[in-house]
Amino acid sequence: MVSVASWSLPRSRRKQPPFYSKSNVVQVLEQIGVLLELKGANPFRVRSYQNASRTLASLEEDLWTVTSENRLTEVKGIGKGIAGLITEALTEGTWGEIGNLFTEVPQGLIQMLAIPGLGPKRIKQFHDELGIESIEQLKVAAEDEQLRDLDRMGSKSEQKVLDGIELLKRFSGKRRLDVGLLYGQALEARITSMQGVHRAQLAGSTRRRKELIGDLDIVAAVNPSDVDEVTEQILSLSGIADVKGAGSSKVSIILGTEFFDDVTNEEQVDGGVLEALGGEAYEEMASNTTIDAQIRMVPPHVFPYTLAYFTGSKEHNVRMRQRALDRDMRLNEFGLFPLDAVGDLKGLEAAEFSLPASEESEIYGHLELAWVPPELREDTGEMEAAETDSLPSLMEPTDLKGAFHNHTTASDGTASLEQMANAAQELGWEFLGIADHSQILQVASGLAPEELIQQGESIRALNETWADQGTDFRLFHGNECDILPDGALDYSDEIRGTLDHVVGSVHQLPTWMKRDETENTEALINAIENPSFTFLGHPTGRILGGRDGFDVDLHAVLRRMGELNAEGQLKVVEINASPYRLDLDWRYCKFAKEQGVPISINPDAHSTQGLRDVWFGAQIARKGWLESTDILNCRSGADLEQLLW
DNA sequence: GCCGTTTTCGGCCCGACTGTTTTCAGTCG
Repeated sequence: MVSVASWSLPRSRRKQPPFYSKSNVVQVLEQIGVLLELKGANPFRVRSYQNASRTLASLEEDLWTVTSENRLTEVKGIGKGIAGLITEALTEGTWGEIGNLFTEVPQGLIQMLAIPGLGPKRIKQFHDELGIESIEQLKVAAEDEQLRDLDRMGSKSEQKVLDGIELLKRFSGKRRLDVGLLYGQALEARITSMQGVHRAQLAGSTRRRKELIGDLDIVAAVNPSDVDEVTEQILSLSGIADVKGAGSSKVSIILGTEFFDDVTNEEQVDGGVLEALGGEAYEEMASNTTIDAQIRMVPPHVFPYTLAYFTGSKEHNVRMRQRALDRDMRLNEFGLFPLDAVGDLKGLEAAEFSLPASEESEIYGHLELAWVPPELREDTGEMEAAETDSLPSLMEPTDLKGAFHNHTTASDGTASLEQMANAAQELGWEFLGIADHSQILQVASGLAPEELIQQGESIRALNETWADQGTDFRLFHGNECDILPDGALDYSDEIRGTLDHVVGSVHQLPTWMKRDETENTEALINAIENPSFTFLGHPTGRILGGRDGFDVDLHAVLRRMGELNAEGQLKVVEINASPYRLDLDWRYCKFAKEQGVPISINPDAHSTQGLRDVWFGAQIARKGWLESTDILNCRSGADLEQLLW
């Protein structure tokens, strides 16, 4: 994702090679792509930089190793040119000729890209012909009616620019998955119940369970003769803040918070989401949110193709299309067509020549692939797995039997030990891990050593009671121990030794944000190697839509954790299930699993309601290819007693 | 800029919608 704040080349914090980290390089390549677009470069050249950035981001090997061994061009998507650039950056600390782009292209042009409806071509046109370099100047020019005289511009386009600027102020950036699901599932339910709609389903990044969503895509099966009527019903939904467009196959709207004024409850929205969200999300939404939604209408027999197409991802679709082409077929949102049968027919007119499909699985079947769960459609190996029928059997939220990282009133939670334990039992769980904050975190009322000891005694007493009653439930006494900047853990070894588990977490973010990747990675590995350390809590400290996490080589960290597990120690990485965090990122889950690192889905609950956040963690675990056997908290309470007591 | 059992040039996924045009360019997904 490209951030729009302000762009400059990263400054190296090092005195010797490698001068930059992988995340530096990933970001620079991505930004070069955008800058080239704004200069009007060949679009395929632009894409090369973006592809290279993306491939590099998921490169598991150490970038500096690959670079110094001259193996960069072996990476698919990196050729002589970009390999040369990366090599120069890492060994010399400079970014060659192309680095000049960062000073040549005015920052304002980059910010204009965020205006809906404006792309690089128009922005370049405004800049070249009117000298416009900022959103403010663009606004003035539009108000002065200067834009309408440009080539292929007119008064409507000019107004669209003004609307776009206004929209940008109101609607900035991406929404979290929880918000997207709440709106998306409610919209899906309302459209499904409309007259003339055979079926409707939420597609897009929400269906793929991305942690952040741009807008909502709904695909609806509607007979052509009913399209006008359905369009009318959609446009008369309450809570529509604006209508962006309405054609014969697509309606584009902006939903405001009023959309929820008459969504009364569960029947409209997936119970899992609603339960997981509780009241807080509603409160937050009331204050800020709008969200774009597109509804695509297609005849019922085309529906599965359109659903698959608009579920994406773009990268997954490209692979699917290529696979069709390899079999002399064309795949698009209307069907799968043998090239010789369909001729020059386009769009819906070609649909009758399509191979039939009543469900998505048949499309994959036509291409000799197993059906790929939407969460996995990111072109991160799912095509190869679908080809060999080796897709994972993904875990389900209901597989969870407890969670390890939860707070009580002893630190900054709102529920007592007993209340949290009751809530866990009501969820049908067999255990609950308590991990209040450690003493150094005074802002969150971290526990003094004697308070921690006392908490342990209370927990043991409760456990005895349940054991006496024959209740299959127990509390594990842990602590969310601060990882200090040098990798030391809060409390003494002796105090930590009394605990069932230690969740090591970084909270002093400013210090870690200031340092480079190498230092942070070393400190984190230091902490993990501490014998009392068991869980790595929210590994990067990111807040979705709020702040990025600190730079760290998570592949290296997970590799080290894998080694320690191989030696018989228990080192677990957390998927922090709060929809504000979802950290560990799903992109690292498969790697963690391959390294033999157990994963724990932890709600980081600060209330009884917060326990339900595990639902979101489970979505991310699924997206990360995880099966229930990969998840520590899918094991039974009795098993875990053996492991932790 | 990358890639190659159609390899060193000529492709690179593809269609809808909008607003500008009178056949198409730009944007989006």
